[in-house]
Amino acid sequence: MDPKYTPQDVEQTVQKHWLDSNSFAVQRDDGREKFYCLAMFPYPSGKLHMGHVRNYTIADVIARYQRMLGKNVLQPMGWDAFGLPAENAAIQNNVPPARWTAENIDYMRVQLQRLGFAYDWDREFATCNPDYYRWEQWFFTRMFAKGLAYKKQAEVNWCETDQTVLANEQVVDGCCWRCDNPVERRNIDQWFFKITAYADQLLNDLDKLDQWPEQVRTMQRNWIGRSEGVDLDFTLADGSPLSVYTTRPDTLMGVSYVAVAPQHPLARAAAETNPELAAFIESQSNIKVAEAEIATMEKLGMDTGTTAAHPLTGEQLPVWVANFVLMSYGSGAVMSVPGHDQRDWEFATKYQLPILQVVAPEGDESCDLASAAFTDKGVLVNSGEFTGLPFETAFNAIADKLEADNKGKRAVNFRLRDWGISRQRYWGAPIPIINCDKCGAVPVPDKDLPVVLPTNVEFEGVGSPIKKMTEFYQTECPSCGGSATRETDTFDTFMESSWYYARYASAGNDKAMLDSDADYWTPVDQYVGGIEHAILHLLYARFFHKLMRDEGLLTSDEPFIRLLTQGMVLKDGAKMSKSKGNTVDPQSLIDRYGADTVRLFSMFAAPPEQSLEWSDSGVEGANRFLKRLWKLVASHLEGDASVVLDSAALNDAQKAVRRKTHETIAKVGDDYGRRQTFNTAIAAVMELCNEVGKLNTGDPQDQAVIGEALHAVVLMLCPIVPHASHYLWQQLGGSGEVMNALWPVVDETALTRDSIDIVIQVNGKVRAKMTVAADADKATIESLALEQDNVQRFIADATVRKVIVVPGKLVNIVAN
RNA sequence: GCCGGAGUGGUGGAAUUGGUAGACACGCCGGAUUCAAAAUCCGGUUCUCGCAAGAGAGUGGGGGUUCAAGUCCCCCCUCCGGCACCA
Repeated sequence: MDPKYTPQDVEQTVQKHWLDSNSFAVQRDDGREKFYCLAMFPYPSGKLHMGHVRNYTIADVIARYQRMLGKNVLQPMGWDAFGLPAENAAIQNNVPPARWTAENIDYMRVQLQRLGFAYDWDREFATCNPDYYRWEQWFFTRMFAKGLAYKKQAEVNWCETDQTVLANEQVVDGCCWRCDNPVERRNIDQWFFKITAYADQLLNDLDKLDQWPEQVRTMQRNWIGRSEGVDLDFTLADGSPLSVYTTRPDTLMGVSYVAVAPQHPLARAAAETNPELAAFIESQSNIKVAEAEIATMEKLGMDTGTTAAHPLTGEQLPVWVANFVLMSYGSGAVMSVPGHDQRDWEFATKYQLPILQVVAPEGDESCDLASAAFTDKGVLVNSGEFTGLPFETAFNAIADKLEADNKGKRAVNFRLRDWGISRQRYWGAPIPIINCDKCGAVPVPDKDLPVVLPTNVEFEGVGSPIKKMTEFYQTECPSCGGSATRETDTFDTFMESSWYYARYASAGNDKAMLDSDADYWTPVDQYVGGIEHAILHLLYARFFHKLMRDEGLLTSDEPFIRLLTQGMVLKDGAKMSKSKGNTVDPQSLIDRYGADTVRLFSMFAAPPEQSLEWSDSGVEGANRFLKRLWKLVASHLEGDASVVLDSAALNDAQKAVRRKTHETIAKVGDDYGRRQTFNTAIAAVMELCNEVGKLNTGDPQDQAVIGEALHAVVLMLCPIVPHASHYLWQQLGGSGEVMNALWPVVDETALTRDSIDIVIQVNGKVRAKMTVAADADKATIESLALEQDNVQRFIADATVRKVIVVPGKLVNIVAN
């Protein structure tokens, strides 16, 4: 064997072999445990970046490891091909989005293959293909029939100059990114999925996801935001109710005003006779449609001049318009309790509205409403008949009273809003609806699906070209046959990514969205993707899975059993992204060092869930390790291959290496399988290699011990550096291909030790170390510890109060 | 602003259940090899004091619990992700 490591030759040969023999294509096999491993599919933006490399390497390591455990492993790959960047590229480079996308896919597919990922390429698809999105359109019409898809007005960012809707990303400092004119909010008709109908399930089923990171479950829980409170009505001058929702009915007697959103009907009505208020409301429309914008802007408000009667006291309270009240949450109106809500307190302080105390702290706690609101739960004061009640009792008493008076009722509320799936953009799947003046919104019949997105378009950049294409939108109503117009909005691209994992299992089926293979392969056993998808994508996919289940397409409740959220790849402290121009091109690294080095480095540099600050140094080190391993194997192969391991005849040094080998097998298996910390797995293999390299006792058994270790090393590294492992396995005379080999078995007898190193502390500080027999009892360890010279020095002038012995680890002597 | 994370040597990180802080690498320093360099190999490398043995300090900052805290609790700071039309 050539001791020189030449990755390009090795990798090319192995990759050709994998592609030619379709090595990773899999079929349903009821005789073996299945394992579905999936990494979030890429948006075909041009070329792979380091985030992709990291993401796909993590998944590939897991897939290959599971394969070594003997499972039937599916790992597919495809393209999340619709989206805004294709339109931007079309404007910039004057190339149609479809062509730009197809070319990117072709380039990136080659890059993925060059990284040696174990994909079943037979199942590949791109979501911009009508064969894919026709089923999404079909599914939408099913949801329409069930009333789970519906139309309502919703706000968008609108640029009057360009006459187009803008994505949040396209609004920079409140202005259009292209023409720099101020953006305004505008209400337009849009389609929604009723995700709120599944809010309870989406929340409760989080408890089943015990193999998801707790942080993701917490984020989803907070996003869904279930709260228990009361819907209650204030009464307007004309006797009509002004409805608000509160989670703190116990503070009801402390309400000093009511605040409504600028878009609230009451605000609009008041503005008709009040030009100043109209101007204020108008001024509040120049804020981008994003919660972060609304939450960080200066809190402003204006009195409408109208009043509303308190539901219990009848007191007339002023009604204000406040820009921080969200029309989309609750009823778009809130009761304000400045004494016990910090935001209300700030608003009241600013506009000199009364601040009343109705809750007092329990116990010794103090509160000063002159400096801040008191927001803890406590005992009611100044609350008439409710004074003296603690929170829980007060909540119920007031809720009961409101219900008895027909002024309100207990209600569960969710922060979660219905999912807006309309986009006023070109590069997406057309929404399969025909608008008829007589029949209203009529779904496109199954026989007319798919509604194909025209790809031969002139792309000017302002507005969607299909909105001007009469040949696209002029049609007949499927219901009455009259002339009608097609919906020209397209689906949110989250639609495609919400069910693709299931389609891989039934890829190529042109008769159905999913078939029984989808139920065989799903749920996905291991899902891997960026932490930035912790809420939206993962929540939508969970929702879609339940929709598909309820449509009878699948039987499981959740799409992803285990989730690994990889951290960002950062450079110069920022997420690597094209828009920031701080990307590192993995291709140059692959060309220089080979795919295995790039894979090894990206797994070694940081644990997968942590963000990884990119640095060019370190890649060299990964490459150096592979070179050393190459030499280690080559020099081993120069020795006598006929020596058979005789574990009973080993000297101490050989025993130590053999113990290390089996300890490492156990650790690396645990790191791959349970912990998913690939960096520590690699470090452990490196340690083993360092010890193997030093073993030289002159005894013939050295050769056998090293041989066993190197076999194990190659097997253990196979998931991470599959090309090098493939070659080294052949050289070592391993049977079959290493990718089909089974994970090495730990020899428990190799793990035994005669003696153990123990640390001795005095008052928690390490003062000595000693070696004791492995079977030494506590008393022996304690007395040996007390005899140590340096321990004596520290306890000579003191009294030993206590001795704590942690078997196998340490002794702590407490003395003073 | 709200929700969720992270912070450990010069750098990336390790310490898995509260039990030796700094594994494994990178970098740097010294040495071998070389005409020389690259590559490779050997040794050293948290900081301070010390020839050494050893001692003191030390995991963003401040407090606390414990025989023992990077790890648990409270407060604070900084950075990162998400906030519903970027994907």
